[in-house]
Amino acid sequence: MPDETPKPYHHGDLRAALLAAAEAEIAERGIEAFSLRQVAKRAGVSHAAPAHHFGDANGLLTALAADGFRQFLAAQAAREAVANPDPASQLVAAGLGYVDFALQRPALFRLLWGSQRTDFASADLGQASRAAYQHLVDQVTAAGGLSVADTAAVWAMAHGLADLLAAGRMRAVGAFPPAERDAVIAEMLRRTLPRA
Amino acid sequence: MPDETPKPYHHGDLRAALLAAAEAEIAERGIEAFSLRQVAKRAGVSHAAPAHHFGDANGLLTALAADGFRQFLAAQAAREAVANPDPASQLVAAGLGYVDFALQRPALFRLLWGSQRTDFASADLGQASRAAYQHLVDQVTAAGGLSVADTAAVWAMAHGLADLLAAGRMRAVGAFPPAERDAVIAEMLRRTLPRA
DNA sequence: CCGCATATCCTGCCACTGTCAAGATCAGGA
DNA sequence: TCCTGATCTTGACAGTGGCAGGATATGCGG
Repeated sequence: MPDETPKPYHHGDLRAALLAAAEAEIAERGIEAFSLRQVAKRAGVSHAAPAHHFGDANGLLTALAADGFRQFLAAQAAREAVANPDPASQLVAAGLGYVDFALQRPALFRLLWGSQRTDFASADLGQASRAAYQHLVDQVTAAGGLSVADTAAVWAMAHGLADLLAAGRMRAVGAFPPAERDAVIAEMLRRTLPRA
Repeated sequence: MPDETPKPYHHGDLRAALLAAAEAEIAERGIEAFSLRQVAKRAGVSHAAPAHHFGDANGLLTALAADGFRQFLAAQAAREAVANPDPASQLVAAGLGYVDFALQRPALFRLLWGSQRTDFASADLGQASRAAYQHLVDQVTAAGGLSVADTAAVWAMAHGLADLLAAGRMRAVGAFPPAERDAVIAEMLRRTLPRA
């Protein structure tokens, strides 16, 4: 057995490995216990290796958040793809995707919406987060006849549900089996829209 | 001038002073940059002094969160006191108080709802947080004829608005002058209730 | 194939942090 | 008065983020 290159000096794709390690870390230990050295250890690399790719710890979290926003949008798109094409159904579907993401990756969701260590002035994260917001605006525009308050209402309802469920603080709804939960949430989202 | 006791060995009410210093710290620097030593320094006390009153750093944050939940309830009560006595108006008033608190003390709000460093198994915080939840249940009960989903809907709407506004991510609503903002938010809250 | 500029990663160091142990100081009662 | 307990300080330790400087690999021009 010719010692299968136990530790190559160059990792290959350390950047991606560090992002994956960072997400695993915040999922296991929480964002507030996030440690750059722990991430490096998990990726099997020295404690200063992340600096080259991300600058500092906040840089890593910012990059992770940018990826997170893209996956956040993908979760909404996945729901929209299987929903009725009418604007109201699409808006509700986006809300369900919003909640899906929060339930499936709560730590990442908290990083996106609840952390102060991400730099939204960064080009990458700024663009990714603006794209997420723009998607909401586009949907509301497509729906037609919706005011600023209407937009805010759907958003707030989806966000409130997502945040409370991700934190495990709304067990009355979180305890429902997925199918029923979807129905309940969809009903709440529809309620925020102006009465037809 | 007889040197007005520059540094008495015993502080007098160090516990309260540390809580105030801690809130000031998280307001200025954010929860994720919270430092026990910095809090001690701000209170003019040695770095190990907080340990005696709170055990560890999370203990301090837990105590701060317990106080926070009581003030959170007080903010809702303040709105209810000046609102119409009918159950629906009282529920909307509580929602407005929910948002008030988030806007006036965003850092504390984030500690209550977005931090993982608070110990809800603690007697103090457990009781305080349960009282806040119980208040919601009581109001919904008083309103009568409301389902689990109805309860969740008002809560989620209030929470979503509060969280997004506290984080400064919903400028379209946050930019309104207070009076108009209240009207817009009240309308959104009312919309979550079953149509009369 | 060689040489070298550059990207990538490591080691060593510093200031800072949370926590613990041990000591100093104070308050109040026997 | 003494002394017991509560309160606060000092000093130490491991762990952390960030920086400086060094080591190693990669790819390109010759």
